[in-house]
Amino acid sequence: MKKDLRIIKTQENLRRALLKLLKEKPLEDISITELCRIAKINRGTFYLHYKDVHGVLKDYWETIIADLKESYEEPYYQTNFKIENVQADMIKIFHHVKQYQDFYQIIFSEKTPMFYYYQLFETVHSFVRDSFNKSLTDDNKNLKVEFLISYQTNAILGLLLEWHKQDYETSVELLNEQLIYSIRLGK
Amino acid sequence: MKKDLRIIKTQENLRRALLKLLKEKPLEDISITELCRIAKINRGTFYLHYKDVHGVLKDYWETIIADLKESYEEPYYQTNFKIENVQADMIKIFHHVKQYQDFYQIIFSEKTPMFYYYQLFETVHSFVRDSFNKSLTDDNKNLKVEFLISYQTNAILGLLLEWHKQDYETSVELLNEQLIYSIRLGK
DNA sequence: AAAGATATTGAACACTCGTTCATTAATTAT
DNA sequence: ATAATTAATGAACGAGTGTTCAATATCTTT
Repeated sequence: MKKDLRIIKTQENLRRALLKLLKEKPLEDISITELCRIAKINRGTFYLHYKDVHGVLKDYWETIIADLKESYEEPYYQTNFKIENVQADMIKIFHHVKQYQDFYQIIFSEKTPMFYYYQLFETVHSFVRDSFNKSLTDDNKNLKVEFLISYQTNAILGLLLEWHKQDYETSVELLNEQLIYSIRLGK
Repeated sequence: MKKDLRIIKTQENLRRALLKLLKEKPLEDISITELCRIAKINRGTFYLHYKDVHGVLKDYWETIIADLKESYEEPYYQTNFKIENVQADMIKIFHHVKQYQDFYQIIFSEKTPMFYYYQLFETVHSFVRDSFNKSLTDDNKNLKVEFLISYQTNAILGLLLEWHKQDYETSVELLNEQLIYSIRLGK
């Protein structure tokens, strides 16, 4: 029981149209009517799938988050130093954001709802937790670990927002250095 | 040269109407037309002052931020321990958010634009910087201080978002304890 | 290949939006 | 108090919104 081809076609057309329009104008200026005109679908059909223009973006967002989770699973260079171990995986996040920079420029802009921030937070949070579980010995763990995890997640998200403000000029490597410095503080 | 009374009256009516409507329904469901009907002002007049419903909220937001800055200026209990010194002022933030809980519930909700978060960040950031300047001796300062300040700001904002998610159930005191614990990490 | 299921279409509806403009009303300055 | 200034009003506009419904087109199942 797979999805109806017509649905897939409609959604693909809408996503394509949105990405095309986003190169011309900000999200707020894109009307449903215009989006449907470009996508060559009826406006009524739009409402069968989405509530508003953001709905189409959220769909795309899900694939991006899925891609982030996937790239986290992949192996990456690991040093022997404990602190770096905990944090080595996090550079993947920076590479991911850099890769989808055009998208994150929208996600982090002032007019965009907090929704995306929260979802990214949850994702990064699960990464940090995972890293902790990998590198902590049992006697190393304590009740405050949960708290540390959140703390570090906030540090990462904060770095990303700062990066956004600087228009993604800092290199991924420097960003990662800053993060490692943060983590050393929170050792 | 003060502001025309009619302008003040119009803006007050709009703010009052918005606060009234916000008790009934979420911000997204409030149309300009309805807001004007409640405020008993012409819809055309609305556009002389604001661009959208969020504009009215932003106006109110400015007074709230001003109030936060004011309460930061007021004296507060100071301990003799350095770490607590740096952080003692920050409990004011928690009290402030608790005081305007109804408002922050909106500010931090998924559908609200990042705008408010960024402004709050800047404000808290200036507080943290100020605290550092107060409590750090000159030889204590180094190039990484700026970085520490941002780091701690992120910790505070992260705590606030966490607080929001838990519907502001945690007490201000416990929240402050958690913050002090964070800061001790980042000593 | 035909039948059944379901997605898309187009048209229509009342409504909101953002803007304009001449008219009226309220406020400020003289 | 009067004149000058400026804000608010009401009406109208073209466009977008969100929804409905019967008719049509497309896909899936047998």
